[in-house]
Amino acid sequence: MHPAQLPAFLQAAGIRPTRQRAALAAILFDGAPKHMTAEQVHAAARTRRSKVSLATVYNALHQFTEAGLLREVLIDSARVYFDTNTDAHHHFFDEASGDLHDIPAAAVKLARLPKPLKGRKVARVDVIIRLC
Amino acid sequence: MHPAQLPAFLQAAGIRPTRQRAALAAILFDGAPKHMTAEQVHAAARTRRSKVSLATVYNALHQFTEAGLLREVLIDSARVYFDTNTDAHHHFFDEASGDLHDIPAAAVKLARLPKPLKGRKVARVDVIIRLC
DNA sequence: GTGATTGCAAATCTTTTGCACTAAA
DNA sequence: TTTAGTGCAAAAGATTTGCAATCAC
Repeated sequence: MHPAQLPAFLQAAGIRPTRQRAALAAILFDGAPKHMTAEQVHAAARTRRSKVSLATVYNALHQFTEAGLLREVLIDSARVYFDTNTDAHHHFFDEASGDLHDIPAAAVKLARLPKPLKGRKVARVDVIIRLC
Repeated sequence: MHPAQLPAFLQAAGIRPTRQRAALAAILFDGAPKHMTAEQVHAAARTRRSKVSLATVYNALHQFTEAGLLREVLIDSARVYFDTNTDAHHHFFDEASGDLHDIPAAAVKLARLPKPLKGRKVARVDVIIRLC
């Protein structure tokens, strides 16, 4: 996305477009899908000489997630990945390299999913294929 | 499993059956499938008046996992669950209560799984159905 | 005995929080 | 203005580590 569009993009998501949030959005929503940790986003901001504190990175990532702009992916106990692809899809995780790759939802077919317990709705289904 | 069988059980898995490991195995492998965190195992040991340090709990859980007696399940970024069910199966995670429930592998049908990248083998497939 | 295991406390790492300061509307 | 957002440093949790003491074989 063009940097100039970011403030409007954030505003449309109900997020006040501050300088820091626009800088982080520019890193995350440049068009290429990404899976980044908070630390990686922070490092990327530093590389671009965007002054944003780590606490603000965490705040922003959670706000973006809550607004549906990002999605958390839990692969590794050590850290949370934030995925810019919020469509239903799944993941390959390469244990050797630590790389995460998207699998389009259509590539996986879930048949005979059991019914959730009474009163509960399925929020999301995650499929993680671990490779070694 | 009967407590008296635990030493042999551990030994069969290539693990030296120390007092602490037998005490932890008694908590974990009592027959009922469980999903426990290190802290929960530690608390259970304390309740039974088995003196085991938290560091030893972590050591033992990882050794049991490496030996194939347990399986790690990542659901929540805050902690790792150790599952006594090492057969292929999946999980319901109730976000409201934090409860984790097993789904037998047969209840989920994965069709059209994409081929892993060249040279890589599928180590394991995790399906997590998050309920709200 | 001898090497593996344990306990403890300190260290590490990720993430959160409290609060004074600053910026957006 | 007035409220939301930010930065910093400290706190919180989970997990790991270093090392001397202890245990299994």
